[in-house]
Amino acid sequence: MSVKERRDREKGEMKSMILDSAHKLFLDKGFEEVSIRNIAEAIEYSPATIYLYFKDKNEIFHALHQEAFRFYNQFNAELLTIKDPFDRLVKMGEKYMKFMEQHPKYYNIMFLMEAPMQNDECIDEWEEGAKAHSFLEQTVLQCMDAGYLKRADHKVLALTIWSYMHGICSLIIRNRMKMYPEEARIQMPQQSFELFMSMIKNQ
Amino acid sequence: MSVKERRDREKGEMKSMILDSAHKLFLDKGFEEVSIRNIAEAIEYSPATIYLYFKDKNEIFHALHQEAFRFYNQFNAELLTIKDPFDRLVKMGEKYMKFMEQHPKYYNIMFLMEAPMQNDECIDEWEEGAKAHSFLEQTVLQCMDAGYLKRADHKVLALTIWSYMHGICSLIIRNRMKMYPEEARIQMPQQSFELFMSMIKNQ
DNA sequence: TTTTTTTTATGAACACTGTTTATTATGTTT
DNA sequence: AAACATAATAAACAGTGTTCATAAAAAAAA
Repeated sequence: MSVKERRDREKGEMKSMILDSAHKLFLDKGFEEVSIRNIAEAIEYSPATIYLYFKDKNEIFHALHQEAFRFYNQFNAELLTIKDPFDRLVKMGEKYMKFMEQHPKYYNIMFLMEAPMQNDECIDEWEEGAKAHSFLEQTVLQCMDAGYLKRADHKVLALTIWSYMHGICSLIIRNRMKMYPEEARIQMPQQSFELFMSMIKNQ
Repeated sequence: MSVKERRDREKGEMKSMILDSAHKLFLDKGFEEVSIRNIAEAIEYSPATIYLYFKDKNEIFHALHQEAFRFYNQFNAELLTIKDPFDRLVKMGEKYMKFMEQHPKYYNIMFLMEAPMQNDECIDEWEEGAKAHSFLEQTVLQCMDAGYLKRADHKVLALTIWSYMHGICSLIIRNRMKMYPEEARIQMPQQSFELFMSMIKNQ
């Protein structure tokens, strides 16, 4: 049985070798700009070999999608230390925007690209994403309990907050703020964020 | 001078012939799936000819982007007849979501695709988009004046509302609601919309 | 009207893309 | 050592956006 075990291990090593290369290339070229041939060249294998480990390019996208969420949760680790739920909620929003600004390629694959989410099977592999989301839901619930937020379905409010954050971030990342003068494109989202936070707050 | 005039007219006709074909193909295949060769075939010209009328594929994207905004403004024409500004605002949000549901390919090119917004020159050609946006801003201002909304910078609030609407729409269109069970993916956004509207409302 | 010039159209090529398949090389088991 | 199983690849398929030298058509000049 040890042969099969080694085989499996080697298979796994090869998979993560491909993924590592894909990941590196992806981060400085953007995903659509990385080709199977690029990845193959980087690991010094033929393009066809990649198809022995991944069904197609989307399966690689999908693996990187999961990795991006792991990275995101790591990026947000410090939030866990914030005791006050409303402080945490505000900081969460700020970090969400910072993440988008500092890691636009991750943001892109996580929320904007259509490729990695075409498959139907990927519900079960959504784990890390679900973790991040339920952390938001829990924080919202705690904010309600502490009287910071108006009473409402906490899951619905969490979705509302996420929607808002994602909306402003993707308008920025996708250059859809051209109706504002140059300077305003940075100021307006900040003012908007403050307004939004004040609106959801109790009183 | 009449020769040059005809020439210009013919050039314009050719351009809109290309655009019409591109548009038709685009609506039933999605943009990235339409190739220059497809368009060329449809108008019975060679692919190279297209490059005599458009610099590259992105310039075609950009023209269609403008067309999509014209269509959007037309789609929303009935809003102009709504006297009460808050009724209008609510209806505006509802129509925004309906537009996304009924015309996802338009929505995609208007707000989600990165291609048509890469150029820097396209600020001046943003016209139709700016029209739609200032209509929102005006409606928000009128809502404030009528006491429906809390006092705030109306432009900032308009951006906030748009961000929220765009956020929820693009989460739906990009299949990023997989953490919710199937049924909830339709209900939740609706509840969220109602919650959002109640939150921005005065009292 | 014929020649020259300008404009318009295209075939063919370039350098890519994702993916499949028949073939070869390697490793394992009998 | 022979038989089998697995892994890797070269080559091909069918496409992509884009460029460019060449050919056809139209307009201007002779």
